[in-house]
Amino acid sequence: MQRPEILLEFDSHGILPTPQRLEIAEVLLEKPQHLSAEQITDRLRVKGSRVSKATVYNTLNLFVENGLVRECIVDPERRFYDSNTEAHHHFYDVDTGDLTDIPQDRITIAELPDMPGDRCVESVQVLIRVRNNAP
Amino acid sequence: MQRPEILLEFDSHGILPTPQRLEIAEVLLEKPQHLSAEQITDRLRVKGSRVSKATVYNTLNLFVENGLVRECIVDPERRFYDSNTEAHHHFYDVDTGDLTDIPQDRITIAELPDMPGDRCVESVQVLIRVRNNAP
DNA sequence: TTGGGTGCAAACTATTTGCATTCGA
DNA sequence: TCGAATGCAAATAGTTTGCACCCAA
Repeated sequence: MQRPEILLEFDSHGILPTPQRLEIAEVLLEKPQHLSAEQITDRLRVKGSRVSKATVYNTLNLFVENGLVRECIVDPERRFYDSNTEAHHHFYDVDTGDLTDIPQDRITIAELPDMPGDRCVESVQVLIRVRNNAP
Repeated sequence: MQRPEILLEFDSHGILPTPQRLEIAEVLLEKPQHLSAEQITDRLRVKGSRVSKATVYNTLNLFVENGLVRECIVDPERRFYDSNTEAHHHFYDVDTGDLTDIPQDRITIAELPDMPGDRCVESVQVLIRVRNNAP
């Protein structure tokens, strides 16, 4: 994703553009991917920009709150941020830590139980943990 | 679950019984439920037993490694330990933090994509996040 | 000038680890 | 007695927070 498109995204999600926010978004929104805060910080360092760690965290939280990216809870060690905001599912390779998208239409959930009370469904996520056959 | 049954469970999972392990198992395996390490520690304290925090963590890891309980990754803040080891899915109430079981047969996954390479499926978990209709 | 945004360091939380002590066969 | 289990405290890792500084409208 290029800078002008990112500015439009920011605008439509009510995010004020700042140089740091743009740099973080450029890294994460470049393509559909799943990155941790640390991976994003590392890529920023490689690109020569030195955004502070706190700003990376604060910015990612801001992006999540405003629906620009999604948080993936898959590993208790760290949070992943998913640049793909369309509904979809994941393969999680427990050996390598790789997280791979599964398009939503590849999995059909035949029957969904009703929720008691006044609850409503926020999201349905299917996580398929995979590992090596012969470790 | 009562002490004699727990001893059988320990035996069938290759876990050596010790007083602390039995106390932790009594709390967690009492019924199908999802508890964090902290909740378990609190309940032990209430019961008057003072197992150290490190032992609670070490013991829970041992239980997971030996397949006696299951780890639920649902919340980045803490791990939940699930005394129900049958395949099943979960509702997660994002407002209250409540985790509720969904029997496996209530959800049917029509089609499962193949995994590339020599990967094999370790588990398939469906997590349905729910929240209040009128916050 | 004024309210965000940023950066740094310190704080915090959940979990793990090192090591001396203790328990149980 | 000897190896395994335990407990404590310190270490660690990821994340958040407090506060001074800075910038743009």
